[in-house]
Amino acid sequence: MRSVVRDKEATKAKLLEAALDEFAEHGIAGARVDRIAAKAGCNKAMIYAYFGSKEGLFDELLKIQIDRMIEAVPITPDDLPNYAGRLFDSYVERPQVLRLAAYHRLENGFDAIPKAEAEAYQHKVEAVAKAQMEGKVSAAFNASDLLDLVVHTSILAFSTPNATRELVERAVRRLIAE
Amino acid sequence: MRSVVRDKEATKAKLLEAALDEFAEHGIAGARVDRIAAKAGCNKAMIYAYFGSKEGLFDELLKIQIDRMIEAVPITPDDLPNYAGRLFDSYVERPQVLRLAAYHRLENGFDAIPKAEAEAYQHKVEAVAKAQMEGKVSAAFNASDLLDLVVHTSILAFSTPNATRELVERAVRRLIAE
DNA sequence: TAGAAGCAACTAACCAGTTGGTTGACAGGC
DNA sequence: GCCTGTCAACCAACTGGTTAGTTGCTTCTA
Repeated sequence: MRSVVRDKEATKAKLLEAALDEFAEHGIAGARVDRIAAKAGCNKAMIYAYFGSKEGLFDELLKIQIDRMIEAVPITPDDLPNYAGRLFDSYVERPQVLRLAAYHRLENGFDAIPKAEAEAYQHKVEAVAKAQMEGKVSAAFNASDLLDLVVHTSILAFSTPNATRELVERAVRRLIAE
Repeated sequence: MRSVVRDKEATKAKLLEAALDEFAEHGIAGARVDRIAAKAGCNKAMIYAYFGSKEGLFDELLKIQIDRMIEAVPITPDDLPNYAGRLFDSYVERPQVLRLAAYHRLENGFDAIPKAEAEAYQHKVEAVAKAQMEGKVSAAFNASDLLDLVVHTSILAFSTPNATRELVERAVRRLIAE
């Protein structure tokens, strides 16, 4: 039988949910473990029991969120404008993930990219390269450059409050025009 | 007149230089006023005498850096690929400015954009619109959308370590292709 | 010599991380 | 059904180091 009051997995989930809001709003350095514990409705010591440290909590949180996004927004190499559009929508729907990743990038650089993300990236480059060889997508850029440009375009909302999905899709359509 | 040791402006300049490195590396929340003072070779109290607070120091620093960049990289509405390329180079040459702006955006959102930046943006939109009316640049996007896309493309190095000036210029060329 | 520039030392608050102990769930003996 | 030993889950209170910001005094220069 499953306990209701004392449930390790439920407590971890509550901490991760609270941490998502806190880290997305204040960054890693600006986040406060006391606020995370209070929002999760449990004691600060639980963070150290389950995640080791503030950084440990952030790392596990980022990994989970990135895995979720990779799964939720699969690449469609023969329809890159749509892929960029779906990425854009997912950032609008869950702005915390983009902010989490941005803070992580700023504070850790490109060297600390999570393994799952690097693997997914490699897989996507190969998918784009395959589509290019099959003539399904422009070969004006090599596969990794093209993927970088498409993904970068999808985070247009990071640069301007006037970004829309439509604008992102039109931009990508021009990138891959023959 | 020829004061060397006790020079208010020189002390402010040293503090601003030290603050640039510190804020760019650690962000606003992660920056430490003690480190800034130590690096500037003066006492922490000087920060409060000349800038009021840690945030006051950051705000003045950001304003100066943005003004400098606006002046150093003027827009050329009839050669947007080159404009994006020069922006890209300036970010590579002085990576701190981009990091400063990124941290500021993450922590303050779009509402806290410095006045000088907003004015320069408006001026650039008008310059692009004029070039479009004169037929010197594609009217496929409206002026502000186009400017947003060009500027966003120029910060490609924020998304990928593989960004080059050449790639940025080629991408912008495609955005404005007829 | 007045006033501006500069600083060592201080303060009060803050914050990540720890500790020592409590509570609740449950297995198994009776 | 009830007692009880065990252990995982949990937390209030604490610790020690850190941090932004202040003050009162000294030093330099016009």
